[in-house]
Amino acid sequence: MPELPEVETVRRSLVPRLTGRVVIGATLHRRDIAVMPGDPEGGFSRQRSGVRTTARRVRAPAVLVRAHLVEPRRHGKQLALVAEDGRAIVVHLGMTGQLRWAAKGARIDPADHIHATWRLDDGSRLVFRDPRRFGGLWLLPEAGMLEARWAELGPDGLRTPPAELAAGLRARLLGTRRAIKAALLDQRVVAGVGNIYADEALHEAGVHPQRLADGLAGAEVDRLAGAVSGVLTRAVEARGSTLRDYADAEGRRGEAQLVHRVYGRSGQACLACGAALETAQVAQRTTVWCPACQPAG
DNA sequence: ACGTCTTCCTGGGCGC
DNA sequence: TGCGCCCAGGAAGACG
Repeated sequence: MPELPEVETVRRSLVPRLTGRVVIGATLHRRDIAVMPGDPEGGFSRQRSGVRTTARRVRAPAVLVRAHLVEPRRHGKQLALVAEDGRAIVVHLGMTGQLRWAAKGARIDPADHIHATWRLDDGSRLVFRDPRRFGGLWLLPEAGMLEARWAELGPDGLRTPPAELAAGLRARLLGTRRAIKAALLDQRVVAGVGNIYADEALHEAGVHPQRLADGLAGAEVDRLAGAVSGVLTRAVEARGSTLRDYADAEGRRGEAQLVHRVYGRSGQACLACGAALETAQVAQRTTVWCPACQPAG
């Protein structure tokens, strides 16, 4: 379940493999995994179109073909393969998406949920694999489109200094009566937080997940911003959380799951106070918290 | 306009 | 052991 730390770890593992390379070809094995601006059949619109495209091989739009790649970029959970002229492909990993790098001559089985393949000038390949297909590719054929897309997201949870993150949170939580956890999961509020790190940050900040967002005191928002920042930073240092599938572009697993304090620990003792952790659905997500450290209301 | 719910998808785990 | 059910969750769009 790639959230910001997992996506950042993938990005870092791609830097030495992609930077300075030239894309010499690309194949979309599934048409419906990619979307271009103004394309009514692609991307998530497939969910409503009722159209079932089978796994026929279709030439990808030549968005990055012949492009010279610069360092891949990231905002929140979105990763971008970027050309030096500003064209880009945004990769969203969804739940089970992976970007994997394959050395020259390495075997790739397209039947193994491989939806896109890029061939590079050194003979290596980059593949997008996603069994559950919650992820997708956004093809951005003009410079500036990436920045426009990312302008719709909130501040990046890792890069933004905690004080600035706190200021942004205060502004974006004001006047919204959603549960604070629902707000944290909203990528327009802060980009990069998903279900795991939302629970971890709320626990670290001592804030109950069902508190109303606009009911938090200023000091609580400050603690929350610091907790988001700290939780994400430490998870990146541990190379992300591997619960089942997640791996970086080289196939390496992460170790942040070893330091989760609440996620996946329902009924177990709080590591801070020993109380039994509680669980409920909040914002349609399984949520775990400590009733003593995170008092309601 | 805002908040909540449904929907998309597959594979692993569990109970009977 | 085998089958069927349930669950994991990011985010768009429908719904109230």
